[in-house]
Amino acid sequence: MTISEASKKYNLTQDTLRYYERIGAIPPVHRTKSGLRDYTQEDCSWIELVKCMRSAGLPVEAIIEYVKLAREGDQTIPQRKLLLTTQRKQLQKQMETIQMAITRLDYKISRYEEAMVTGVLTWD
Amino acid sequence: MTISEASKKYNLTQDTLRYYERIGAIPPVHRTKSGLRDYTQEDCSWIELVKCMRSAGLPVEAIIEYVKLAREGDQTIPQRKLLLTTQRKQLQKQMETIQMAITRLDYKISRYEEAMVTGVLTWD
DNA sequence: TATTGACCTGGAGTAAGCTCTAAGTGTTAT
DNA sequence: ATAACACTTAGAGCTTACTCCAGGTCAATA
Repeated sequence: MTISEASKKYNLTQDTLRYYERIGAIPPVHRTKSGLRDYTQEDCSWIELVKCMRSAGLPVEAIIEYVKLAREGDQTIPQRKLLLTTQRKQLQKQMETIQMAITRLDYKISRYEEAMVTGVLTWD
Repeated sequence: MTISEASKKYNLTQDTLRYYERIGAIPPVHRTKSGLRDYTQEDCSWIELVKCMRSAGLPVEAIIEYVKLAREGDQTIPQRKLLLTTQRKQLQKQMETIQMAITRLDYKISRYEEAMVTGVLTWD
């Protein structure tokens, strides 16, 4: 799969795909004899992983570290597990933070709804 | 309340508090005769709001717009409500994105746990 | 064979959101 | 009164994560 195909498939720009590879957020991608990127199924699953994690807000740094460990082989499994559980905890915390904000927004929105009906805006 | 007190209370640096005021993410703060910031209860509740929204990931831009509308008076209530519901939708979407990442992390973590017991790492 | 078009690299540029610095002012303690 | 200290502003600098650009290569088509 060419970079333009991969770009369309994952809705990431070609620049972003090259960037992820350059910084090590995905392992080096397979190339054709003439040096063009030729994404394999495995390359694609790395892209999908980084896309999933980035969109959730994981720092690129953490992803780079994970890829580095994964490329070092099975002896890094405990470190990888630790890394993932640490990031999982962060995401859980972030969900709670967002939930609190949503609750607060809902309260404000309901008061605005009230105000739009009654013409009275109760305490802000 | 001085800026250093407010800074401690909300665990935001003085620089950040001044920055939020400068860009309009909170309305102008009350001052002493000599020009020092003297945060009132209302100033504080604005800080709390911006902190809550920022930590959930709302763009500063949206907060600035909200503050601007709030300062324009009651006739902006419909716009404010729209702004908040729009942002609420974004947060909801972000929660779902994070939930997907967590589910994926859980799957990977469980496979690492397995591997650490059995010594076999099933497909990555 | 000349040109088009997709790709390549290295490096510079950008946007968001702070964070830091310099130079100055006002109040308080010695 | 002089030093120390907390505050002020304007503006520069930093970090993260891309995003863009210039100059070059390669394969295919007119």
